[in-house]
Amino acid sequence: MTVRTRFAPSPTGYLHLGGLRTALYTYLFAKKNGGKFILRIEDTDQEREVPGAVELIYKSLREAGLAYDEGPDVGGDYGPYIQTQRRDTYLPYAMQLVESGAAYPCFCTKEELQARRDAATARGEQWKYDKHCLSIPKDEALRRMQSGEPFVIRQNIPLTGTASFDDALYGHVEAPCDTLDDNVLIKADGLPTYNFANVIDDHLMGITHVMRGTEYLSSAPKYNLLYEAFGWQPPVYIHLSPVMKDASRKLSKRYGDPSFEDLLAQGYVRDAIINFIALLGWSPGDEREFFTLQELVEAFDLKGLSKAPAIFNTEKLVWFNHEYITRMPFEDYLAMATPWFDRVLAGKGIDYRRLAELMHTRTEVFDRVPDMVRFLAELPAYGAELYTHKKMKTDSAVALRALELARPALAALENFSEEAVKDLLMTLATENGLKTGQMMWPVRTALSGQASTPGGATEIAYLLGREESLSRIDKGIEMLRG
RNA sequence: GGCUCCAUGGUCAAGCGGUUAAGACGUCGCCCUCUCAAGGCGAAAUCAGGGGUUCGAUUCCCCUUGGAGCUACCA
Repeated sequence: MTVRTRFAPSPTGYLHLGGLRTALYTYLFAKKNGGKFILRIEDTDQEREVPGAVELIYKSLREAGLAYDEGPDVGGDYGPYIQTQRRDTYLPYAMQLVESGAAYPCFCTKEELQARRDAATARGEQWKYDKHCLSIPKDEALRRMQSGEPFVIRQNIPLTGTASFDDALYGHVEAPCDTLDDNVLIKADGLPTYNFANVIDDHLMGITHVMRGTEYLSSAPKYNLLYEAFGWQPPVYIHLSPVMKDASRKLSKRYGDPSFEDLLAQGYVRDAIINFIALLGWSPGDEREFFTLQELVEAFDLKGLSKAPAIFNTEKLVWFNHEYITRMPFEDYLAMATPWFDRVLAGKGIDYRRLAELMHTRTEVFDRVPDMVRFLAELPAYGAELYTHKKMKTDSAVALRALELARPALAALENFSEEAVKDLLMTLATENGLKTGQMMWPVRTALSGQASTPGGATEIAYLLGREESLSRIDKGIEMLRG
């Protein structure tokens, strides 16, 4: 039996990180087992559908590198892969259940139900559909359906006994039937609910393993009742614990939590996100932590899945991102960093190649780059206290002396190269009884106006060029004299 | 409220009856150093609580507590 898995998102917005992780695990499991990974769009709730969301899902999956073997935009033998395009396939199956008694038509309106529900909660009682329409004789019900009266079809859950299913991760899960409601299978608009569509489509599409969030864990026993009523073999279920923002909140856009697209836009690299997400709720069992997608495919094993929710920790993502950036070839880094340099340095004539060399190991997330290099475009306002640094053994007096020595020497320097500047400053320091830091700290401070910079005095002097460097040193001397 | 599920440091986690309870991020020291990074070395920090079972529980069972999910003509 070839393994077939599916990722089945609803087109209600961007692909959030929990969804991305589900897609990733689903993909990994299929590929690990030489199977097929399928994309199915679950758009049966027309009201919640967000325009463009389907395209966004395609885009995100493509960017994540999770290529699906079958899906709406790639085709396949089990299509269509969008549920609204399959709308006619569901009712006959539902009628089959009505015939066997596992389901029944219901003519109660939403308003009536809401009123009864409200009344029940007002009395402090539990509301559950009372099988009111189950008592309607079948021929009468059929007549009313054919006459055009609005109806839904409900699952007829037994009043006694238990319903259960087996999960590859959570084991045997069972629930008392009397706590289960007669869910709607087919809505008044003719479309199926998730409760029905997932069963029909998973079966029709030959899905062998269903991986999805734990929000379906407690309703899975009901789905199994459906499989039994049809006489179908249920798939292997693997429910996945959620990705959390903190101990009690799920990751969600509503609270400003980033989507996959957001992270990419912020300057996180794709492979770092995937690597990090993979390890959020899954462990390879050994101490490896760097994985390419292909390595994940090889290492993936259901045994490593965690049953407890995992908190999305940005610190670690940042670390992964920094590692991936540091390890990427320099030319790739330069290409990726250039647009970020441009945001603040465009037209300034800065040597991007040299700047990129300095920034390569210092870049954690690309969106932090502009702030790190902005001082090259314009000298920030700073105070004289910056010249005092205990460890460097400098204070205003030492700094002034260092700058006054450096200024004419730099002005007279023949070739204003980084190496030449360095040699000059070093010898200038020793000749005048200054420690290296006592020369370098003041110069770097004057050039940058910052306590820390990517690169030291000599690198910055080179990037700035002679004219700008001298001008900034003059400002420093002026400040220290004043 | 009912039902279902979960529980090892701040975070991700290994462990699957006997261990000095791995490792990583983060944090804090020290080294290196023209700042900051990077790099090297080191440190602190975890089995939610209570009962069992057992010669022996982080590990198995029960309860409590805490958290999550479901309880829609949403998925």
